[in-house]
Amino acid sequence: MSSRGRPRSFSREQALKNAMHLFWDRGYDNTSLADLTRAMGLNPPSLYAAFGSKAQLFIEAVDFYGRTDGAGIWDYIETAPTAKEAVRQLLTRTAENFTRSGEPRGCMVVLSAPQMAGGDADVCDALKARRLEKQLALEHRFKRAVAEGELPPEVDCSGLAAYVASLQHGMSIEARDGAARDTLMAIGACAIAGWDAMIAASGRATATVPAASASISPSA
Amino acid sequence: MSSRGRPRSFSREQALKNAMHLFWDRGYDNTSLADLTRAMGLNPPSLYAAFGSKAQLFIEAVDFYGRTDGAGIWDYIETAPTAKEAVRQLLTRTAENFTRSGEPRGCMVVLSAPQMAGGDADVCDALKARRLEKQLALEHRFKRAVAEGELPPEVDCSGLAAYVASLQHGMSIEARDGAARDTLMAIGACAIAGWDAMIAASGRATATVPAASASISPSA
DNA sequence: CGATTTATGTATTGATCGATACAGAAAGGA
DNA sequence: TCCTTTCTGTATCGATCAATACATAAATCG
Repeated sequence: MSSRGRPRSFSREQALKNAMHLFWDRGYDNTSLADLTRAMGLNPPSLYAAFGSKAQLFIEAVDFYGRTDGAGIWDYIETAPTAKEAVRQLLTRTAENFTRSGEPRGCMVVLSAPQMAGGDADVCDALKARRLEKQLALEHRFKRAVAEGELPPEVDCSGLAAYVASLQHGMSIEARDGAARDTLMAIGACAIAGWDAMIAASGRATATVPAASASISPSA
Repeated sequence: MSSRGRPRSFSREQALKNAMHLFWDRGYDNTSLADLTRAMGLNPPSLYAAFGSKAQLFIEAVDFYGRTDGAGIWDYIETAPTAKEAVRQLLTRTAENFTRSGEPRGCMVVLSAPQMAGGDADVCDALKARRLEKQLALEHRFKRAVAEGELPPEVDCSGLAAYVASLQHGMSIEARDGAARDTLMAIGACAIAGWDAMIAASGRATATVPAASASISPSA
């Protein structure tokens, strides 16, 4: 559109990357504009001219995260040959991605603003939408697996997606709390080890957690 | 000690309860002292005299949460007759607790301040310690199950505890994002359905997520 | 009673928050 | 060249942040 006017003296991408790292590390609330302008190497008016507001900058930073550091986690859900392999890849890549040295641990989308009340509504909604989007992608993949005959038709694709998403979200907390890569890998290994049994049981008991098989009789 | 002086004109427990609800709903950063004094029905000097600071009030509120609304989730880990039943109870109670009407959804310990950088260090450390404490309680319970012969000695108790804790933490995100109780129950049902297979596989593959059994051959 | 101790209500503190006003600088268009 | 457009740096805006000074009220102790 307009190439008129004084040209921008900083790289928008680089500034966005720096902002993303800061938000990722500290969260939305704990990152101040003073922190941002310092890390991005520009003054407030330049920041507002380029990004609009702190909230809009954050949302752009989340998108940037999804295109860069957060990429590669969910990218193979559709291309993996089976649903089980898709989950295995997801959890393996998650374990690797969440424990890369020199970067904040865990997922920016999960950790940077989990509260839904009191904060900026646009920020919360943007993060929530991205979380649900991934969960829906899982459900979609599982439904495809049903259509392809990999999974039986009775399987509860929605519940299974919620299970995998929940586990993957929880790994962000684990990672932020200091879990080693091996620990995150062990978490993924558990899910994969139980996968076939989950599939076999799914659809028969979706709404209630069935009682444990009483190999040891309960209490009395 | 001292019954001298003008008596407190408010219920410390009630004020703490109100503060807890606010912190639980909005998180630490998004709750201001103005919010707190209004909800607690007292003036700033009374708050500071009774609780010390915002951070100390928060930590007391977290303890209060653990004694009240958060209680009942983890209380049966040790008393459940088997490890599997302990996990089933944990996840069932979690699903119920996280979706009670009239209360914030999800766990205060997970949601109210997950960031480890930039915020108040005491607050972050207190929450992290409470999370790890629960995970260690799980590991402890699993080790006991090994000693009692319920679980085989090769089982990776630490990895299994991380798996269950991760899933339970992720359920907080799901709940806050609006998941129904049935959905959370389905998540728990998945874990229970896969439990025996996880136990059977545990210890044989702890540090890596094994490749999916190629019932459908991968790619080429 | 008077002295001491503790809590309360009003008013306000300095710091920091996110966001701008303003003037000068650097580009293109005529 | 002069005008318009856009960005940059300085300085600062009003609002809100967590936290207190201060005087007064209400209790116990001697």
